Amino acid sequence: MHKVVFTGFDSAWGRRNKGALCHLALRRDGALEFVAPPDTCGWSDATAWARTATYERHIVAIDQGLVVRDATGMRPVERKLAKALMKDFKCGAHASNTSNPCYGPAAGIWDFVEVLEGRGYQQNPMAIAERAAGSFYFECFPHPALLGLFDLDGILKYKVRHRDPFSWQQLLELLRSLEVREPPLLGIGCYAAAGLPQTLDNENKLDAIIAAYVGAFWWHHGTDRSVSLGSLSTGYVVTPFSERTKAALDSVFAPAEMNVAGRAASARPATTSGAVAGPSTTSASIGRAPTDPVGAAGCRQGGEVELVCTDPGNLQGNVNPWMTEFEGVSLVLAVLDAEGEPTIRFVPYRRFGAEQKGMRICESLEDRAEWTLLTAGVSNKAPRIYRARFAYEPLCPAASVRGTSRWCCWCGRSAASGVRWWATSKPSSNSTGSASRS
DNA sequence: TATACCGAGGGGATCTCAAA
DNA sequence: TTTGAGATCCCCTCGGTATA
Repeated sequence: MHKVVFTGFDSAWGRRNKGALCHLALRRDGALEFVAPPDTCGWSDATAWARTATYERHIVAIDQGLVVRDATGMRPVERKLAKALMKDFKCGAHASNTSNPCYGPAAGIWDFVEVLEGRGYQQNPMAIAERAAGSFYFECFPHPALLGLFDLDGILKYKVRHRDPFSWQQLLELLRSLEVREPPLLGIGCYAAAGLPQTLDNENKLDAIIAAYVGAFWWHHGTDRSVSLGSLSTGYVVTPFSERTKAALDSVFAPAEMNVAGRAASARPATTSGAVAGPSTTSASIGRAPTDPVGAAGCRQGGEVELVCTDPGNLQGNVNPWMTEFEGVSLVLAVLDAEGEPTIRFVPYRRFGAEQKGMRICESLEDRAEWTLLTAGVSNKAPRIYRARFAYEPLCPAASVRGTSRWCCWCGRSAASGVRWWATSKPSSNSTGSASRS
């Protein structure tokens, strides 16, 4: 068991993108070592990890705002950080507000924070600087951290989207220099090797390493080399500083806005749709209509909706906001204003269905033929709109046993589940058969 | 004073390509 | 042939700064 473990989490903010986790352990000789290679992860992976982490003393540094209260605009700490560092260092901060889905009621960050809180982790940045006993988490930003750690003249444009290979190599070189800094980070040469490809995946992993090191740096040097800026009630950021960045920060932040002791309280914003906020709130449950019935056999019927078709192979939630579930169920549509009122089944993507908010047409030849007919010539720029009714059904057990979302048949659950409104347009002899639609 | 550009980050559309 | 992951491009928000 390691004495202290520092975890960096580059959350990638949204539900769609993947982030990365990195764990560094403090050795008896004061050096840091990697517990495991930095790893790509989504929100569900990160939250699952948070549920099972078993370190005696644990510091989690998160590259995302954790205290976000306002519906619009920047938080005070972001505005002041940009004011202090933009002019000389070209370093700004992304506006965090609850209008952004990254901080909305269904945002993954709240699930993650609620799991940490539930396991006794405290959001108390100064307790880390004072090396208090217990486990803690806090918010950090990589760009101001790099300015402070390496006394840079300006931010490094190492992000993949900048396509700046020079800055990327510069970052790798700086990170490798951590091997001889205080505290030394052993083994960094393996994960920041010269020539490491500049990809989004590697970028996330490096951000996670930076966040983990910021946590270790905060714990090791305390307020001598890092500072907690802002307010525990409106938002704060912990960042290492150089002499130059400290002078710039001092010119904007009042002494009362630095190193404020106490616990910050993250709060999931209330949803307007009546969903209950809390640890069990998931992306699938958010936005479900209050009157949406759930059948005794697991089938859930929806009402009449506008069906927007943009793709001959898939159905997209971004243009069909009534779609709320993308995993673990199939979606059955009855197209009311198409000839013969055809019914069509959609099944989840094998991966990333929730992130992409989409489902694909099932493998039944009949469903494919009907969907192809309905969507002939459509595209995102030329969508076609129908009236339809929908229902969610549990996936066929045979399909789930195989661990895929491959829809194999009408398995009989349909008739038992009470979804009968399409029965007239499907041959009844096939509706309970197992192979006739495969 | 108005405009353009900077930084942070996001998402959607489109394309390519490997795998099934 | 189809699927879906990944890359790329473009445009979005928001506040600060430089320049015309």
